[in-house]
Amino acid sequence: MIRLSRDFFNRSTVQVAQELLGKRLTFKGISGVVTETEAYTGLDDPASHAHRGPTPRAEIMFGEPGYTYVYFIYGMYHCLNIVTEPEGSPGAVLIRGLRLPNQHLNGPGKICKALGITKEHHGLDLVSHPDFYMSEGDSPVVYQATPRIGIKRATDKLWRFVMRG
DNA sequence: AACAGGATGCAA
DNA sequence: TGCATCCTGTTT
Repeated sequence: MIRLSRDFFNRSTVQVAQELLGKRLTFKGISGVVTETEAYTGLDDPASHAHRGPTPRAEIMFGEPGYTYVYFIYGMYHCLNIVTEPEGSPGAVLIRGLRLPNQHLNGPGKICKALGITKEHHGLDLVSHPDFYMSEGDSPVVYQATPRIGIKRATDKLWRFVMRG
C-alpha cells in the first residue's frame, strides 16, 4: 500500500481532482476506488464555499493540503472534500463517486451515509491519520471532464471528472 | 419534472 | 429574519 503524500495534494485543485480518479480511499477498514470528483477553488470560483474568503465554514480550504473538509447540506447529507493547494491558497476536491467491492456509490451524500462520515470527521489529516487515508490505485485511468453538478454559478467550467472503463 | 426534507451559514 | 444551498428518494 502506497499512501498518498502531502505533496500529492499540494498542487492545483483541478490537477488533483483528475489524478484522484482510480486512487483508493480507506476509512475504518472500508476501502473503495474513487470514480468521480469535482474541483472547487477560491476567489475565482463563484460555486466554491471559499469564494467569499475564509469564513468559519470554508476556513479549512485555506489551510494545509491533505485535510478533510466535511460539510452538511440540505439538512440531511454530508459531503466529503479533500483540501488542496499550498497553505493560504484555497481549494478542495469533492468526492462524488466510490466503487466498493459490491456496490457503486454515486453521489457525495451516499458516500458519507454508507461510510458513516459526519462533521465529526471534519479537519482530519489524511496524510497521517491511522485509519482514514488515500493510497495509489492499480492502473492508469481514462477520465471525462463535464460541468459540475448541483450548482447554479460557474457552470461553464468543466471541473467534474468521471472515470471511464 | 417537481419537491420535500429541515440544518447551516451568511446577508439583511 | 429570511433565504439559498457542492443532495437524494419519491412522487407527478
